[in-house]
Amino acid sequence: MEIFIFGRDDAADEFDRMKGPNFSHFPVLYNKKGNCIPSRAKVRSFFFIDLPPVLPYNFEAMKWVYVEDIAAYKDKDVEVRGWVYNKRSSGKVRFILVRDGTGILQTTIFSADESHPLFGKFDELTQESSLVVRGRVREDKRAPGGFELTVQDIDILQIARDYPITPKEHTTPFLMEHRHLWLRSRKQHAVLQVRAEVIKAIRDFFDGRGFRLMDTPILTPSACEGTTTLFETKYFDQMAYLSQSGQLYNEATAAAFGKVYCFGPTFRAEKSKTRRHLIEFWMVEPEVAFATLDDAIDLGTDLILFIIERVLTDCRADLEELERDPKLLERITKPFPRMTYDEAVPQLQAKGSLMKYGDDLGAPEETLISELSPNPVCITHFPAKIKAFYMQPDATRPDLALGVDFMAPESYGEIIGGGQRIHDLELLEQRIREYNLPREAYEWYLDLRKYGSCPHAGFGMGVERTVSWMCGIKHIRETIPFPRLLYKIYP
RNA sequence: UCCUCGGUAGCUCAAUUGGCAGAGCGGUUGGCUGUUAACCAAUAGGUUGCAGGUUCGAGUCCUGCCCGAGGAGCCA
Repeated sequence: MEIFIFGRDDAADEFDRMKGPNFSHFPVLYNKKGNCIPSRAKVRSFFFIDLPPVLPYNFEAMKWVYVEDIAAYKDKDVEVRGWVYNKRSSGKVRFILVRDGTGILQTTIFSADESHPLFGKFDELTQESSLVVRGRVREDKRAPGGFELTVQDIDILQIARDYPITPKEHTTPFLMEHRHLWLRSRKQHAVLQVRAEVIKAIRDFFDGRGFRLMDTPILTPSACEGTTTLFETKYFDQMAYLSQSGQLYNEATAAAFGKVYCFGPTFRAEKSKTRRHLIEFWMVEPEVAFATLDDAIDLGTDLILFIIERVLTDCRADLEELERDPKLLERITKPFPRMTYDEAVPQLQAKGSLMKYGDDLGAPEETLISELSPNPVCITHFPAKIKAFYMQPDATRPDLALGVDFMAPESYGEIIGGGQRIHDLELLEQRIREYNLPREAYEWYLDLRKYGSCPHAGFGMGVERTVSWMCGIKHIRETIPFPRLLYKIYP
């Protein structure tokens, strides 16, 4: 071991002048305790040692920064904590791509000395090993993202063995079996970043308009709408069902707070197996007292535009990662085209649909509708028979319900469904009889029509379908961290 | 639940008319002074989803089952 003592601050420059077969181009310096110190830090004296001791992990050594903030630390010495995304080598240069959850940073180790201790660490590292890297942030056009880190020191926290997801191709079933690890990959990361932003936008939209968040129960004593199949569970000595909608409870909270929304998971035990369905999905449901169908359509329109604007401004990099053309979202403007069911059916039949009047719109119809406009299309005034029992009938055509479905562009299907609710007590009682629903379970719901009943409206928006549309993702299962699919509940 | 397609190395896929089980990636070893899913060379790696049948011989043909994918119905 040789000891060099310098009385100046520019010790690293001195090292550069001493370049030779036994020295690295970027000197790695250690203090007397064996801790790494920045090569251009102000030092009064230091050791140079050929093989460094195993370094204690020292969180105080340098400033811990996240990759997304790296540009602010140009020419500074920093610490990055993360995982090995990939590594490459070419002769005397080694590259480690370090992923820290906020981004991926290229780090470089450069030395003429093959026995350089950092090369040994490099060789040891495997994909997804956890590590702490310290070094100097440099601007370099060759680096992805424009910045890279010249490594001065590496602490390996754990070597990952046989990480199943390689940088090459995999099939979706395989990746879904490894969903807990798949989340680390770039595309999945981008989709879930958009999801988080969509959820934030939804909450900001409603909170900013004076809506109150009202959490509705997940365990419910009976079906909300009585249409779809519910998950059953035991509730002590009686049966309970997982919520398929918070809407009925929302009508109660709307009468207490005026404007409300609930936002939570919903559960459908339908044996649906399509790219648009999840068994467990998240839905936001606003409800407004004294509002009509038109008010609900206006609210849904503004909500969609708010989400799009937020995604376009805050998720640019994610859309780019997903190769999503932002123009398809930028061109969305209000008002959205509106069409009644009566108007839609002949048009759809003319375009080749086999549906009959009175049928609900199926997947082929949703695609045909989405071809009508670059905007979402609002279909209203459905036959009451194919809609939920609480739908308010049209004043002049009682066989039609004042409901609305928002059909997203690009065949993303129905992202919003809602409308005006029945506020007349007698009519609601009649509907409950017609739909063979147990009246005793709905006594509280009928109370809302006894004590200060008023017209009111609302809708439900599916978060995952909205995220699919924003991202241009084909299958809804990638828009939630851990999708629950038909018969599949792992991981 | 129904219709269609599929299951071969850790992963992605080949395998002619039924005739020796193959490649790329990943792993390992070596090489390369700026790589962008780096590249080059070498090397290890197999109960062909399971059970049965036909045949001299089955990844390949037949029967049953299991698992997966896409679509339909239902919905957000």
